Amino acid sequence: MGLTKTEMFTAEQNQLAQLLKAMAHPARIAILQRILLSNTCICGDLVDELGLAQATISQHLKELKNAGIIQGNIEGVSVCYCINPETWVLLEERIGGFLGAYKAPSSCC
Amino acid sequence: MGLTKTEMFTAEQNQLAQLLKAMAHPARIAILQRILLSNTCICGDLVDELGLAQATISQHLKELKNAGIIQGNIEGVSVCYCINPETWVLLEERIGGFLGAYKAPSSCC
DNA sequence: CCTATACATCGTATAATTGCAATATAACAA
DNA sequence: TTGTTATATTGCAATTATACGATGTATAGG
Repeated sequence: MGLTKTEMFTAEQNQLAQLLKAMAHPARIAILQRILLSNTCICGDLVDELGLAQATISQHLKELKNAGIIQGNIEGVSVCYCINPETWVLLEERIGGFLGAYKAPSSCC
Repeated sequence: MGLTKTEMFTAEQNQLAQLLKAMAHPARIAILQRILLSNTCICGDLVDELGLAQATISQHLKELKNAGIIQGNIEGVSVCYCINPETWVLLEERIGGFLGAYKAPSSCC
C-alpha cells in the first residue's frame, strides 16, 4: 500500500529507518558531502553545483531539515545550511551500534 | 517523476544511496537485527517473529538480497539467510567515511 | 515603489514503494 | 502420486517519492 506499518516496530527501528531514508538519495548525499566539505554553513551554491533544478534542491534540503540532519539559517537574502550536530552524533551512535553488532561467524551455511 | 537522476552523481554516491535505501525501512532493519542477533544463518522464523505477511517478508528479504547485504542458502525445504560479509565491510567503510567527515565547526551561523 | 535575487511552495506527471491475497514452485514425506 | 511445508512470484490498490515549471514570498538595492 506504500504505507509502512510503523506501529509494528520499535521507536528506535523507526527512527533509524527515517534517518537512513533521509540520506538514501544520491542528491542528498551530495548535498551533505558539500556541507561537510566546507565545514561550515553553505549558502545557495548548491543549485549551481548539482545539476538539478532549484525547486528540486529546495525539496531535498527540506527533507534533510525535516529529518533534523541539517538546519538552515536565514542570512540576508539567502539561506545558510549546516549540519545539526546533535542529530549527527545520534546518527553515528545508532548506525555504529547497528553495523557494529556484526561479528563474523566462525561457521555459516 | 519518481525517477532518480543517477547519471548526475558519482558511482560512490549512487552506491551508498542504494545501500542506505535498502536498509531504510523498519522491517528490513528488524530483519537485519534478527540475523545479527543469532550471528549465523536464520531460517524462516522471521515470518513468525515480525507481524507482517509472508509475502511481505519475502519481498523485504529480496530487496536486502538485491542490495547484496544478505545472502540466502537453500537448506532443504527452507532457506537460510545471513549477512554478506563483503558488503557489510564495504558498508561500514562507506558510512564511516561519510559520517566521519564531520568536524564540529568552531563557528557557525 | 519597482526590480532583482534567493528560496520556498504548489501543482502535476511519472515512477517507485509497501503490503497482501492468491497463486506458483520446490523439496520432502507418506 | 498426493499432500504438506516453506518460499517465491504475481497482480493489485494505496501511498509516497522524484523532478520540474510556475508561482509565491521575503529581503535588499535602486
